[in-house]
Amino acid sequence: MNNEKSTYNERYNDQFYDDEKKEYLYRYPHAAVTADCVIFGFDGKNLKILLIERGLEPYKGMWALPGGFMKVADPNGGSIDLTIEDTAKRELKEETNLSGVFLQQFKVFSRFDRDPRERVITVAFIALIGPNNYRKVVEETMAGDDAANAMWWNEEALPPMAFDHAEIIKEAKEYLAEQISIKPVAFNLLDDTFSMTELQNVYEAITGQTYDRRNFQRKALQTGMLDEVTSVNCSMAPLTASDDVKIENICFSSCAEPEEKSTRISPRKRKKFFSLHKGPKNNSSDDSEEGSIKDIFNFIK
Amino acid sequence: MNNEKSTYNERYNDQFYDDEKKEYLYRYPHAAVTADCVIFGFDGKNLKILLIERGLEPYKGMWALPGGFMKVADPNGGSIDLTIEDTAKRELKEETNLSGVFLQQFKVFSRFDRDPRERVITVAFIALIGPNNYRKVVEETMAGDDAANAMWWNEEALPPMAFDHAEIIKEAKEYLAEQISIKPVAFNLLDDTFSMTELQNVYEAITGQTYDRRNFQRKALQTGMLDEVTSVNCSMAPLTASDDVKIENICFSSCAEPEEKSTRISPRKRKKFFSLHKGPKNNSSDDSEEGSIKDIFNFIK
DNA sequence: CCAAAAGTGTTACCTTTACACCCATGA
DNA sequence: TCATGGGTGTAAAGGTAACACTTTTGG
Repeated sequence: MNNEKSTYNERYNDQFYDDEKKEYLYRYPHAAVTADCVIFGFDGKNLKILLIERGLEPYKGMWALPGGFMKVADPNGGSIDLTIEDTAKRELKEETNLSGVFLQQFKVFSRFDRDPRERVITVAFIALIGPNNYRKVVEETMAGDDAANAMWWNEEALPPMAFDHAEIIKEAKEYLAEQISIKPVAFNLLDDTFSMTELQNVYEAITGQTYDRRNFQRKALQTGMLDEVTSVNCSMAPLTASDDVKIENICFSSCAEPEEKSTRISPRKRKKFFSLHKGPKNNSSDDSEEGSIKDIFNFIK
Repeated sequence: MNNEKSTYNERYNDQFYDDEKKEYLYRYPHAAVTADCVIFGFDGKNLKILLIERGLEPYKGMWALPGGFMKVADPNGGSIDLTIEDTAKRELKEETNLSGVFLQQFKVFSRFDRDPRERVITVAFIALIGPNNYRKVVEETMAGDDAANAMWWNEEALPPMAFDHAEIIKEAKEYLAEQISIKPVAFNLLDDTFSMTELQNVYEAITGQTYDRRNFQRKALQTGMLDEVTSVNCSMAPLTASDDVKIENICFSSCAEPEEKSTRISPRKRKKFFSLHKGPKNNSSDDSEEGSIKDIFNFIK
């Protein structure tokens, strides 16, 4: 790394690495940067938030958001985070073993005294996880050695939180409620295939309102974003948190022709399932934020 | 400042100040943190963006967003930024001499190579400025010695930008368009008193749509957020960018009684002006983000 | 067999859209 | 006096909200 002091800007200085001391030197103080994730999980009925029990001071024993420091640079060739999104993805993966999850930054929290150690600013993210992955996380955290240092909490009854994490969660919920009313973000809290009731439960859990079942369904279908899916040989029970059955690949789905009335085939009426409509290959040179859905979805009022 | 190495967390270290070298030491590399402001101004007709011509490398001579480094800490007792919002406010004040302006962070830009000097992440803000303040800034930047290193640009025809600032502006416009459709943010681009046409111009400039004059007015009034204002002795011309007349305190306004038809008083019809309705003392223990308006305003579709 | 969930359609009301005429102002 | 901007109302079309009965499913 460059070791000669350039002065592009009076207020500004490159970083230097002191090989002897193994320390990084700056002429001006620098804040540490972290990413914290408010991970929302949906069990089919209720919204949950994943929290970590802190094993170290400060706030040892209290609960906190999954998060960690941005890997800024490393003269020794270690891996770095190319963006703060990388930091968030890494932390999410560490705690849930999931990738390809909807992840979105929503606000920077930067109060000077928010961390007692040094100046730390954090970029707060929301992550959204559907029922299948929700259950996977439950199983894995149960199985782990250091049992239950990660845990899903009911979003309405959280424990006392470390740092300013209670405030971050409050704003995350507000952000989610805002986004869900203008974008089709809700589908990230569902599996590929879902019932109308599940979709409605997501909306009701997040907005705190209740909707008429029939009006909700009509409006959801009007958006044209849903495909009906005919489930074969499947009596899938409504998902409950206590279900410890592994449900994998027991629902084989195929798109029904819009014109073809499913009543012709089925001897009895079945519970309907839906999937998100795949638009006409929307490869619009985006950064491909994996798993995210960005079309406009001005839903319900 | 504490000079003994505490190890709350294996991955983490306090900062140390080396008195001899006048440098700050960290065991892990730290990014610099900046705030950049996309300052939108409205001249009564069109949206403008305030840019700064860079006098220093890198990108010397190119145009950039007003912005600067967060003052993180100072063992010598210098002033610090308590939050990143403070940083943004300071930069805004430096460039416009304005305070009490609507200011809102909307995204962190953190690509590892976005600054050629060292790792810098920036918290991007939007700021919104009404016609009166817009003109004040025009006058002051004209008058300044280092003439025209700050300049309003038409938002549709910007010059080549330094760093990743073109991308930041693009996202700022998208954010503004989103916000204006769900919150009463538009009023921050107007003066205390404004005509319906001005309000409509703001919406049309930001959304890129056009609206029927009469339907727009009905919907704006339906929100109940507007008070009609009777302007006295005032033939205020529509504001144009070329106006170099100082318009200050020539419009004395008072709230009209909702029941009292203004036709009784006025001998001739006058152009109507409006102001934002003052709700019933909404002192809800907020941080009083000066000048911001946060009620819901689900406007126009 | 019963209770709870889910499938379906109609009507009254409200909102939105589209559109035309008149008056005021200033060139 | 002419062109432009701005004030105002109405009617048709479309969307929303409220509501009940039947079938299916699971215990």
